[in-house]
Amino acid sequence: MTDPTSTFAPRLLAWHRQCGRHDLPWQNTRDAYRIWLSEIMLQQTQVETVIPYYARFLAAFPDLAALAAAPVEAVMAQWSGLGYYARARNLHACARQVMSAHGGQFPATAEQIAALPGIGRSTAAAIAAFSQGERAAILDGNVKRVLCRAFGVEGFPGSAAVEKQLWTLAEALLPDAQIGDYIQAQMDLGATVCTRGTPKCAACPLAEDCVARLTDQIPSLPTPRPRKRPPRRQSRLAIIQRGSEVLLERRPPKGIWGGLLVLPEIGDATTADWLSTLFGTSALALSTGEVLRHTFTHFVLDITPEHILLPADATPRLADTQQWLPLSKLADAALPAPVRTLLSRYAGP
DNA sequence: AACACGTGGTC
DNA sequence: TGACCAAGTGT
Repeated sequence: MTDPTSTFAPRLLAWHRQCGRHDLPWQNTRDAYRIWLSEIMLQQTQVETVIPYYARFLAAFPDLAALAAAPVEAVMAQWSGLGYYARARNLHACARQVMSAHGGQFPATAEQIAALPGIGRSTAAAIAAFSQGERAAILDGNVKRVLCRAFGVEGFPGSAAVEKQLWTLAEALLPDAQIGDYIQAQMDLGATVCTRGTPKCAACPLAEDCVARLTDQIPSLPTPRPRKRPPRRQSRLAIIQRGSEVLLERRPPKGIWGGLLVLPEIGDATTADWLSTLFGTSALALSTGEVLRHTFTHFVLDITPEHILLPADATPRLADTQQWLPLSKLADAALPAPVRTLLSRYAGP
């Protein structure tokens, strides 16, 4: 039998020429800006989800200088709905840093790239490989799954010990040339053949000596994350409408939905008490809407919306973080997904 | 080292 | 409904 380590890259490259993805919107370019943007959007996010966001983002911010010059609120608005909003904040900070510290030119080496905000070891390697052809290994979810199965690596791949082992393996498997194609091949194989649920082993170039397949461990590799049941939380959110405007407040930069516009939260008070404390004005509490369950990675949030109509001439004093937003501007606002859902469901003429 | 950080999709 | 998690990084 041939040595699986030395034949790994050649097999992947040959497979990629025939069966890889070659026409994704961020491929066929060496423009570091476009490659970087795609890599950040694709962190923990699937290709199909990213495609429309990528097109819209590029239309709004065609190059790095345009992104750096934009207010962060505009960047958050473009990211609205994509999740993990620290990515957008870091993206903006990174653009400004490249302008100020690198003369507007994306740094060339993976090591320099990894020093920028929002870019870790794997993303830096991908950017350097695709834009410069640098010989650097990546280790994302796809690569971890392929390596764990092909080489029979046991243990949760996110744990420090297993991850260290996988980085070493990934480095050792790196071919001498065609690094960009090789990296793309790894990700394509993981995304289209060596999938989580039912891998298409008949179409896999590594099947011949895949340890998981040969030892019947496909269902158990990679080892799943040890998980606790996520806690349940609940929150009452106020949809306060005044004519064709709705009241929103800006979240602080850190924490959940950082930098986004959200609906004010009603604490434990009754809605009437909360309103009179806040506005000292009489308002018409319309109704309590249907509970909306929103599932995060680490907790589940049950949201009870309270729809409240304020008189059109009411001018309550707002907190610094609060603002009235015309309903006509919702489409371009930096809203998290459930807030967008609630507003489309309840706020209206 | 362990946890925070979104959303949408599959089974 | 619930479990699982996708082109991970920051703290």
